[in-house]
Amino acid sequence: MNIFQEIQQQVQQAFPALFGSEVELNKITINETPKEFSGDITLVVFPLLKLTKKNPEESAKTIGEYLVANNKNVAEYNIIKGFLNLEIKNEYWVDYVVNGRQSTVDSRQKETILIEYSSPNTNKPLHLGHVRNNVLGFALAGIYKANGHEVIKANLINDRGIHICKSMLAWQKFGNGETPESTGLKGDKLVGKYYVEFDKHYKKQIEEIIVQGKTKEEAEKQAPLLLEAQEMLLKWEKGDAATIELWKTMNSWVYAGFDITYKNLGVDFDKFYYESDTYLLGKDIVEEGLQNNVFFKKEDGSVWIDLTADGLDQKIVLRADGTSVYITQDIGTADLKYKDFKMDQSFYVVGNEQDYHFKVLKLILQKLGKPYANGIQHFSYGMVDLPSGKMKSREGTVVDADDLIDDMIASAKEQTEALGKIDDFTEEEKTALFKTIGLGALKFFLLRVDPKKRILFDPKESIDLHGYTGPFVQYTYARTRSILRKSQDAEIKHQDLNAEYKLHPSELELIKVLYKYPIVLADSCREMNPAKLIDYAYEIAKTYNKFWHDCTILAAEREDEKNFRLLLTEQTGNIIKQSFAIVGIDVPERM
RNA sequence: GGACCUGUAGCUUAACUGGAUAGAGCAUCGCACUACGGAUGCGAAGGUUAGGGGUUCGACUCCCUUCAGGUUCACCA
Repeated sequence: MNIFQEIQQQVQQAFPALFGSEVELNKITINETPKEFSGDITLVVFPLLKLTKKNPEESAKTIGEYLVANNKNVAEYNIIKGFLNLEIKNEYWVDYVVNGRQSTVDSRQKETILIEYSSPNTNKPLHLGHVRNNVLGFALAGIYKANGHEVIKANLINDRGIHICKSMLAWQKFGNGETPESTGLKGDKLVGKYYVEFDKHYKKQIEEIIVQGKTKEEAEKQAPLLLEAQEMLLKWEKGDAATIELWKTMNSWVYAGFDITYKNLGVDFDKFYYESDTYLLGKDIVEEGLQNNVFFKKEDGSVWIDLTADGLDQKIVLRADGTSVYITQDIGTADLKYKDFKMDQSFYVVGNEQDYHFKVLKLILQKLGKPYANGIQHFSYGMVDLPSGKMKSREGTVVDADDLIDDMIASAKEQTEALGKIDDFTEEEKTALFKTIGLGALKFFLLRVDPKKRILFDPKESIDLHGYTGPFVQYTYARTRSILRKSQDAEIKHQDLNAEYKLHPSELELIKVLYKYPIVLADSCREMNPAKLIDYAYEIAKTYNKFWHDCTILAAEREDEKNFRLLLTEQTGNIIKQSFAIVGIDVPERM
């Protein structure tokens, strides 16, 4: 319980006695008071007027007087138009700091949640779009964990299919036996190189065929390279030993490459699913759906579902030859996940270009009456676009994940060394620090935007390290650590502090921000939005810096002042560290 | 063509889900420190919230409409 909820409930309980009618809790809107008005908490009375049967002023006055008389923490009130501003007693805030955090949020039931994210294809390296996915997925998992839920992080690796065969075929034809060892290339880069290579030759063949008088569509279907790739896929499906061998080898290169990128990004997984294991799943469920008349069979033998009543189209779920389509696999995998984990909710961190697909998937599972259907949620995020448009691996117009990470670390290094504050660091310490700062800047940059919105990334403009950024918050953390190191007393003397302590405005402002931490944490979970927590971390840093500027800490005039401010400093540092850790950003002791 | 998403200062963005004078950062201009970390703080300027209409005490937020951009509607994944 926190003071906002407390007052809200108190008003609800007193309402019948004050006004002679019941009121719903959500009608009582409680906000922070904007800075330009006096007070800490604001109750908006407009929505209550029909129930109070009085004008705004009188209604507010009645509630205000009731609270001052009956809530020991409310000092006074003022009314401006229909807004009742409540001032909380100094002691309440002081006590909050001195005796540790008390504000909590009455949370909903704890659940088991499976979060699938990352889910790469094994035919090319990761790019900036994947980085956004990984960073978002990891942060979302962290937020749910921090709110007490059980979280399983899953990665469904798309390790088979025609696109994989394209890389394999191109390597076979043009690779001259190259390996990561022989070339010094990272495994995923090497495989990606041949994916591009395939496309190059394929396009050439198409042109040649068009010259012979065929249409573009015909040419695309008839190009020998494509036919060969399709043949290879068939061989793979039949379990042809040589094909499987090549597939295993090249995938192992890719995994070695991914491991490095994942490690640099600091993301991890509890469970891996491989599409080569799951691509045949779902067929039995289609059969089940046919029995229940959820699906129907067309004359050619293909199986469909009619979703026109739900405003969507007809959707095929099984080809005439009995083979699966994408959604068949997803149905099967959803079922497998439930068998494995019996989760209450299942999130898919997947780009918004698949909005329609997931709408269909959920609807199908609902119509099949699956117990997990309602718990399925597509965590849909916007694409990362370049000024030139969409990133396309085949055309090489991508911002490579590893390159980007290297660039970020390099610019962190440059800026940090220019300031000359860490000349006594060992090389190892420096390397670690540059990584902390560089990745902090990158992750902050990707997380600060509402996930739903697309991000425009201009490679020519480097990601900022000043202002509303990760390093700004990290810097503030390092400041708090610096002060605490310098404070003579290893321990802060709580006994010097008492509720009579008179707060400086900047202290009060900081306390109110710290106080909100559990509320923000709960909000960012409820709204599934890591940006909330990022924005909050920035708010703490900014508020602390103002406090720092206005209030002398170590050289404070009185002992209780010094101790109180050290305590605030310590708590600020802790909350910055915690909130950043939740979304996967590190903080340095010095920078 | 149908469906969905987006549009806020020059740029990048926020606004507690309908609340007070739309809040930040970058860039621009001007201030502040012989102090504990200047990757700082304070201030100025910058807005018809794409346009129009509606709903009400009150609209960036909800409804209608127009415009602009994007995604999707594959027996690809």
